[in-house]
Amino acid sequence: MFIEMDLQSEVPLYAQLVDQLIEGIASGALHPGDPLPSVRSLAADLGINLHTVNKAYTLLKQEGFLQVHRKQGVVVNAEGMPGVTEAFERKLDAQLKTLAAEAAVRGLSAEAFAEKCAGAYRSAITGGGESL
Amino acid sequence: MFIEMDLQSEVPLYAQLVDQLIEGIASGALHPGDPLPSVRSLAADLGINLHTVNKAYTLLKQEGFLQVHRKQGVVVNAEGMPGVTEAFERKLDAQLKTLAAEAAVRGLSAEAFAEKCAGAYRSAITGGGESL
Amino acid sequence: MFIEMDLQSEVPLYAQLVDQLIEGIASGALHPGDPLPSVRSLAADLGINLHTVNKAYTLLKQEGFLQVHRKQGVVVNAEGMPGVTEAFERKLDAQLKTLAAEAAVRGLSAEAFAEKCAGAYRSAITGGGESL
Amino acid sequence: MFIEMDLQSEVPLYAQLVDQLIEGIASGALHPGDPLPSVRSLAADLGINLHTVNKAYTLLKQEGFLQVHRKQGVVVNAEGMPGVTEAFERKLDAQLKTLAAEAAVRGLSAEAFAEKCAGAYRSAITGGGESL
DNA sequence: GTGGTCTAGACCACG
DNA sequence: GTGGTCTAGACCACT
Repeated sequence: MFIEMDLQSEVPLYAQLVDQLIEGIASGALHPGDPLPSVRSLAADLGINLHTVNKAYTLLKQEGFLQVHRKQGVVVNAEGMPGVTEAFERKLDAQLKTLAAEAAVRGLSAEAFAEKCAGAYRSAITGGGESL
Repeated sequence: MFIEMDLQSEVPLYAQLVDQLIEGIASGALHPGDPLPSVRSLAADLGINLHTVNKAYTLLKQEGFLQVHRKQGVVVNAEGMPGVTEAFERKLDAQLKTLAAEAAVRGLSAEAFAEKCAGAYRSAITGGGESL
Repeated sequence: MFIEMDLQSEVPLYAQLVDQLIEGIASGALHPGDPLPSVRSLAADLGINLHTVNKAYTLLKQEGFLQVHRKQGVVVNAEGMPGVTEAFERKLDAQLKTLAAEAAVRGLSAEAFAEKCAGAYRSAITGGGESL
Repeated sequence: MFIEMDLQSEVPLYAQLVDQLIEGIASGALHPGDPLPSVRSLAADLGINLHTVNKAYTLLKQEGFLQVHRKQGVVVNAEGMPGVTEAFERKLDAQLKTLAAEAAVRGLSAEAFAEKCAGAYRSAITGGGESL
């Protein structure tokens, strides 16, 4: 399994799991229709509580990334991913602005910042950690 | 003052304050050496608790954005801003990767994402909300 | 057969089956005395478990919508449908109130809600999906 | 408090709470901006676990009915209620169709059904139990 | 004291 | 065995 939890991180475990599952879909490691591990087995694998996994799955279901299939359990939404919602756009803009401001203050040029962003996108869709 | 608190946001008040002060520096609204309002007066202006303002100032001092001046109180660090630290780079990479992954999954192209990023940087250094 | 199961729905399969059989009777696709497929064949047709079909049939028999005929197996109750029981009235009132409250809060007018309801009734007795 | 839990009901406790809070808003017992009891106190009042209350609040926050205000705790969304979303329309249509079909089969006329619906709406916006 | 998070253990409906 | 629900008790960040 390509998922790793950082117990020291200030990011909640369920949020880490949400992020990594989305990265898994972005990188092509998970395709629409693919089944995910059951909450119990994934919790056991990761060494965390099943409710924590459940919370991550529930959030992703509500956002439309996952579905509960009555026979196959939890699967990646087979009808495709949710589009760019207004809420996501707001979140993206707000976080990018905050990051960009700190980057600018610290002396990172517009070009360097743009390259960081491009690298992050490339890294996300290839699943690699390189070019970061 | 150009600072506004969003009491409904999920971002803690002290973090909002930190972000907005950094954005103020990035946009040129605040220059190195500029004095900041006292903890008391800013807290009163924003209608928030003393402790909250204090926590934001303390964090910014630790990071090197602010310093304590004998007579002027808290000022923007006159000796310049901290550079790109390893910790900042890690934070930037991690957050960008997470954002890029969700953007990609939602169907935002690499070009559209890059344009968002460039717009955020532009917006940060001009202080405008435009082109976001 | 006009029945379709939605494996992604949050409604249990047996409940979906119950609902669709009642809708079949309402629309006139099934008449009193009409034979239903055997548990085995229907389960095979729908690709679901025997137990699931059995549970739906059992519930409908208990409510009086179906009966067991010596030679034809399970048939739509030839002696007519059950009337408006107290239990049904309670269920109807409770669910309508909940739906109406959310509709009202979301800004749906009394007239628009009434039209929705009338459309649903029309749709139910004609078997169409129109005007919904 | 006007909220009552039915421990015998097949409807989950958190869902009962969600429904009753929406009914409270519909009836005018709760206005936009009004503060709600803390999860702890409401749980104590209702004799249920605070996580159950928390789940209801969280759902209502995600739907846009409630907000977390950093000073006042949980409040009814002061910027107004969410509108008629596609998801709500689907839910409404599906549930109304199922109810209408059973009502029709049981011999309830279109007029009687319409009157039930109108009564439910009236009851929801007045907060009364009458005319149901 | 507030909401948010995590863990733990249990029961149930479903298939 | 699956997800869903409920309870219980604990810690933490925030204000």
